[in-house]
Amino acid sequence: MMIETESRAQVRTRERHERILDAALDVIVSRGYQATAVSDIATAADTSKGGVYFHFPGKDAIFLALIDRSARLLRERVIARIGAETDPTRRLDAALGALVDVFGTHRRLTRLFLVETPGAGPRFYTKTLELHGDFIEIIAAELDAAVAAGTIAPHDTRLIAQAWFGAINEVVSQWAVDTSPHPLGESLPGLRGLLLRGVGMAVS
Amino acid sequence: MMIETESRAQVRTRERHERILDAALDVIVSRGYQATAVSDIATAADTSKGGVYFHFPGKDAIFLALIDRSARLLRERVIARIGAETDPTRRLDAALGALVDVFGTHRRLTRLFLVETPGAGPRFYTKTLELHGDFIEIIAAELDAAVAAGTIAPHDTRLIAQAWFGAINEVVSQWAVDTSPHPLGESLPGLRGLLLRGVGMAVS
Amino acid sequence: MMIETESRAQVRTRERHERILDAALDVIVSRGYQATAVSDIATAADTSKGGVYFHFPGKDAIFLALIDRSARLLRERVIARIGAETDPTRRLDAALGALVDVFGTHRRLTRLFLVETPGAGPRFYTKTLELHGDFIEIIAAELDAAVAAGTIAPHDTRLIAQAWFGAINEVVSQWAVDTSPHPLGESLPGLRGLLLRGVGMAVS
Amino acid sequence: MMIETESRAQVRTRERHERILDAALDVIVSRGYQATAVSDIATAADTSKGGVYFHFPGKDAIFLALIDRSARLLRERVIARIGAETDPTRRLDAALGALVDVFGTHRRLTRLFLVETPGAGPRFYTKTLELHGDFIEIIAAELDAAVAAGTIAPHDTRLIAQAWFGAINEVVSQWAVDTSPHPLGESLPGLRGLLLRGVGMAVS
DNA sequence: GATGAATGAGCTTTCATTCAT
DNA sequence: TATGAATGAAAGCTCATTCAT
Repeated sequence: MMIETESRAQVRTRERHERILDAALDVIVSRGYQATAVSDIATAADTSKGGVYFHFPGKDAIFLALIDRSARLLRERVIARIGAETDPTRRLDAALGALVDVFGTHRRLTRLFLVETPGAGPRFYTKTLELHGDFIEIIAAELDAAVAAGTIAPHDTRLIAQAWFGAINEVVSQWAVDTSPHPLGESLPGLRGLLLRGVGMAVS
Repeated sequence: MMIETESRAQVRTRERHERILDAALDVIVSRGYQATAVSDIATAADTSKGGVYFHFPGKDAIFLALIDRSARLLRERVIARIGAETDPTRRLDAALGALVDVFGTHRRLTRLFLVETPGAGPRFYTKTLELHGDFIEIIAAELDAAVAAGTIAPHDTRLIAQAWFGAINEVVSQWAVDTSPHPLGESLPGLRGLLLRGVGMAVS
Repeated sequence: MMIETESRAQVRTRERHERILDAALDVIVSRGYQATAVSDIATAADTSKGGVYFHFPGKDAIFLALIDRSARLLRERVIARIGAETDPTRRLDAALGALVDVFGTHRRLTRLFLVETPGAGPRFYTKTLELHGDFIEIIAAELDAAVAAGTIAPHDTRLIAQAWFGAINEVVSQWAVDTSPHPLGESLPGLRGLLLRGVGMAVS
Repeated sequence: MMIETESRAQVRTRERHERILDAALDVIVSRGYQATAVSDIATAADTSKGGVYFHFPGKDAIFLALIDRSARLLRERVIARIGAETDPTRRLDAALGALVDVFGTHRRLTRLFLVETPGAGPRFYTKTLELHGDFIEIIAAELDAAVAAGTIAPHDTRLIAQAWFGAINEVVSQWAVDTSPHPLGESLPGLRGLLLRGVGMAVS
């Protein structure tokens, strides 16, 4: 039953790992991926270049690990929010609100994978597609459920989900990049009206 | 009456200028901005590094000139398409179709400024906002006209335009990045239904 | 008897030649030789790079012509001043005053060949020796005359002339480089006392 | 009691630092500052460009560190020689001899800062003034002491020191640049006579 | 495990020089 | 004669990565 224990050393290793990713998030979000040197990350993580390379095979790997960790966190938050509802209609609505909300409350993570990732170069195109794809899947699943429940008419739910995600993405990205922004929440009602009505749901 | 003439030399200079931008488009679209060296552009333009630097003050300037030229072209095409209609309702519909269509028929330009520009680094964030802003303005103007004509109910047209653009952007970008894509046109009806219904228009 | 006439074209050529040297003096004195580009000279001379290369075979040649012209001018001024005296003792004194005076009233030329020339690189070492040598010869000649006239005791006049020139050079150079300098003339009495007494002359 | 120890690594770092400066001295003295590339220094130091840049922030910094080190060494030697005497008159005489001697026995260092530094460009003018100023101060201090002791009459000692330094500088520089020179020591008696007599001291 | 010195390929940019017009 | 577009050889500098300690 010692399954979940970790040795002292393992704990330290994992902590170092996390500390490096935290540092990488900081500097990459403020400078951009290309402009960030590995030594910047090392300094910010209070370690050395060699230390970074002990934990990660290279700069790309740090970035990939970082966006995976970030995407996972965002995804979990969104899924948790949706899971609180059971009725398909409300779940669909909740999904929309959850996305806007979660992105809005995690500005740096949002910027990381809505802005930095696509811009980090063609090497990461596939990753970008995957990341977006995950969220699109979440939306599509709710749309499918709503269709199955008869709440909305049949659609090409994959395409609709893509469009939803894109609409949210643009609004959120501009907000994330903008320097003097109003709260993102203000945009939710307008978006909600557009996207729900767009699939034929009545909007209160 | 010699107003519009150019000397032989001026013509050659302008041609070289264009040739460099054409070459830059080629290599930047296929490799990404950061991974593109000035010498790559020079080689592709069949000139030398020094030649490139004679025409442009630096790498950034090439990129900016390139995205300006590309954005202008796309914008003109879209505006021309919309201008063919006079009825506000049809213009709004036309705008949507025009965007999808123009982006779909200029894949490289689309990729350049929907994918490369945001990813070229924080230095270009402002430019990205501007570029997107231009197209959002176009959409917003048509939405405003439709509201004024009573075709659709009043909305926060700036936000709606942003969302429209984002929806189109995502669908188009995935298509632009995807390696084995179906024609983009197939996505239009679905998008059209979503976005027009979203603002309260009946969709045939 | 048409020996001294010049065709219109020759006049223009010579004027252009001079104009380029004037421009070169301007920019080299303010930026330094290495930091001066040929195109800087061309611009300052209100011509083109090709124009400059028509008149001079290369950048080095411009610099050499410039320091030759400058040195000649300074030398002529000094010689003229000395020539006004006939008594060997007064000539020696006049030489000293002339050097300080001429350098002091031609600050840019002075800087050019007391500061820029030695620093323009080993390529110009020989030239520097020559330039200094010319002035040292002038001094040595007057010293020799004074020795011959019995005004001063025999010395290694070449060495003394070198030292005189060096003393003047240092004082003048510091003055030429210094940003907020007193008039150079203030230094003359002190220098005069040192150098004349140094060769055994009584100083009033 | 471990105050003065250095770790093995620190020693190695300092040695590398010195090795780079040694190499820089070699190549700069033979080629001139501008004509020396960082990679030349790297090669001469048996390391790589990156290695050089690890120890110094840039080319200018190498040069500045080098002339500082060189000037310090020359200064120390001169001060040591003067310090061996106590009588003001003999100290003044010793200062003169020390300068000629030290410069004469460190030809490369002498060339570095009497010839290369002024010529390295306007960026280094201030440094040149400083370097010369240090030696001028040393001379001026001895002159002041001699004045205070009544050995010589009052003078503008700063100016006299400048002139002394200039005289020595010129003689030494010509010797340093000249390709087939006689020993510098031969020039000392002549200089000594000129400069000491110049301030009113009897010369044996 | 961690450090940081070292490597070296590669980048952007500059500029003396040439030459077709 | 004059122009300025073009060339191409450097140059200074950066940085991902390696590795002896």
